[in-house]
Amino acid sequence: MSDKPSYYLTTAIFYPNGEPHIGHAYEYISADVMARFKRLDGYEVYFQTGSDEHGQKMQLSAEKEGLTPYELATRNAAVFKRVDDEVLDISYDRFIRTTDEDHYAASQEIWRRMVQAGDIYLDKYAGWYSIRDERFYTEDETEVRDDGERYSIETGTPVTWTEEESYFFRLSAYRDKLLKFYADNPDYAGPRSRFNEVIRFVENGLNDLSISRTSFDWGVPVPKDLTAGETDLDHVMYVWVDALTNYLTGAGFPDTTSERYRKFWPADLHVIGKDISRFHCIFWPAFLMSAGLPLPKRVIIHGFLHNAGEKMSKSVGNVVAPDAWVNTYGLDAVRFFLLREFPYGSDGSYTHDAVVSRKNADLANNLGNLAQRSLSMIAKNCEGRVPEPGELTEADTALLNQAKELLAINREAYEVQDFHHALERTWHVLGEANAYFAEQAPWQLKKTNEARMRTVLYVTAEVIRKVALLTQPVMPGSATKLLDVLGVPASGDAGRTNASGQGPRSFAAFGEKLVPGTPLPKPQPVFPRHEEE
RNA sequence: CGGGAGUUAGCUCAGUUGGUUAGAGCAGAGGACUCAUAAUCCUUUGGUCGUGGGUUCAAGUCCCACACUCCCGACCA
Repeated sequence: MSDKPSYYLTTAIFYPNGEPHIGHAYEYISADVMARFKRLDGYEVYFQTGSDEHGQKMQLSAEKEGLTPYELATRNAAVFKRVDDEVLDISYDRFIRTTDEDHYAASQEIWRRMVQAGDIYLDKYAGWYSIRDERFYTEDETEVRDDGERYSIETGTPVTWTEEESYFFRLSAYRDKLLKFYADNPDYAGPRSRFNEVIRFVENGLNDLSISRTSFDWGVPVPKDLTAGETDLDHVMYVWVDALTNYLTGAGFPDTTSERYRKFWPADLHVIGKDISRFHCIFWPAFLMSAGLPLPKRVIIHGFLHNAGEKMSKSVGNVVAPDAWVNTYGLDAVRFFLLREFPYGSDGSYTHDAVVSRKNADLANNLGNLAQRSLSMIAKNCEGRVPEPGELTEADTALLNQAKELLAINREAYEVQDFHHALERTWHVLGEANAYFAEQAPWQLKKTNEARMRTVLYVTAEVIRKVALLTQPVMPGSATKLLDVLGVPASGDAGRTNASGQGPRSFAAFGEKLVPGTPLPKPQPVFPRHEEE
C-alpha cells in the first residue's frame, strides 16, 4: 500500500424498498464529488455506499412476492446499484450489503464488545407496535377509531399490543460522555445548526435502546453463545446496530490488526440526510465508545430536495427519478446544479428553469463559451498549438493570481463540504476571465500586436486549465473533455480511482502551467446549451 | 403543546467579532463588440434586510414580542 494519507467516506446505506429518486442521487453525488476531490488531491480514498437489507418489512414484502428475503433484497439493491453505476457515475469502492458475510462477522463482534462493556442487557419491550412502521408507539401516540381498532396517530397504520423480549443498549449511560465528546469535537457534525439540534436532544436525556427482535428472523443473529443462559429465543439485531456497523465492516473490522483497518478506521466522513442525524450523531458514537473503538471524524448532514418548493411525494406525483434528469439535462449539468444551486446542509428547491439557467449561464456561456472562443482563436492563429506568452502585464498576473488562489479556496471549502461556496468562488474567477478577455480583445490584437494576442490567449487557456482541474470532481466527463481540448496529457481518471492523485491532471499539477508549443486538438464545444424538446 | 431553524432585490444566495451610500449571479432595460455555443463586455432598474418595539453614538448583524414557513419530539429512507 502507498504511504499517501487516507480518506474514508461513506454514504448512508439505503433501505431498498422503492425506486431511487433525486434525493438519493443528491447524496450519492455529493459524496462522490468529495471522494473524487480527495483522490485528485493525493489521498488514498476508500468510498463506500450500499444497501440496508434486513428487517421485518423486507421479510413480509418478500413473502408477498413469493421470494426469499435475500432474493428480494438482491433484486432491489440492484436497482440502487444501477443508479450508481449507469446513471450517476458514482466512484464508490464498495457497494456493501448488510447481507454480506463479512458484515455479519463485524456486527456480531461489535455486539460482543458492547456486551463485554456491560452495556447490553435483556428486558422486555411492551407497547403498541405497527408492523408497517416497524416501530412501537406509546399509548398517547395512538387512537382508537370508529372501527374499534387502534391506529398510530402519526402514520395512520394499525397497531397491536405487543410484548417482546429484547436486548437493550444502555444508551442512557452515555449522555454525559456524548456531551463531552461534542464539546471537545465541535466539528464532529455539520452544519452547525443541525449539530445543535442533536446536542439539545442529548441534553434532554437519553433512553435505553431496544436493539434486538425475536418476532422475525431476517437479520443478523445475535450470537447464541451470548444469549445462552439468558433466553432460549432467537434474537436478531434490530436495525441500527446492524446498519451503522456497515461502516466498520468496510474498514475490515473485526480484524483490527489489518493494514486496511489501521489505514481507514476511524472513517473521515459520513455523508447522511437530515432524517438520520440522530442515529449517526448519538447512537453511533455511543456504540463505538462502548465497543472501545475510535469514533469517526465527521458527519455531514445534507438537506432534502423539494420540487418547486414542495416536498416530493408519490401521492403528489412530483418525484423525480435520477435517470429522468440525467436524460433531460445531462449528467454533469445535474451534478453541477445540485452542488451549485443551494448551500449544502440546507434544503434545496429545484425547478426546470433553475436547472436550465445553471446549465446555460454557468456552464455553456461562462465556461464553455470562454473555452471555445479562446481555443478557436488559438486554433486559427497559433497553428493549433499552445501559444508562447510574452511578458505578463498587470492584468495578466492579476487574473492568473485569482485563478491560483482557487486551489486553497476549494480545499478549505471541501474540508467542510461547502461545495456551494467552492463553486461560487470558482465561477467568480470565470467571470473575471470573461471580462479580461473582452477587455484585452485578442481579436483586435491580432491586427496590431500578435505577440500580445498570444499572451492573452495563453493566459486565458491557463485559467481554464486551472478551473477544469478543479471541476473534475463535480463534472468528471466534461472536465476531462475540457482538459483534452487544452492538450493536457491524459492521466488519472477525474478522481474515479486513486490513480488520479498524480500526473498532469491531479491537483499536484495545479501550480504548473500549459506548455507552449503543445499541439492542440481541434476545439470542440464541451458544454452545449440546453435544447428544449 | 414543547423544543429548534429560517424569513436579505422577481429567482438562487453572500453578508466576518454590530460601524461609512446592504452585495453577487440569474432574470429585466439600454449600449458596445464580433473571437465565440444568439455567447461576451459595459452601464442600469430593482431591497423601509418578515412585522413591531428595545439596547447602542451606531443593528441585516444583539434583546423582546408577533406573523409566516420548515424541522424534531425517542427507536421512522
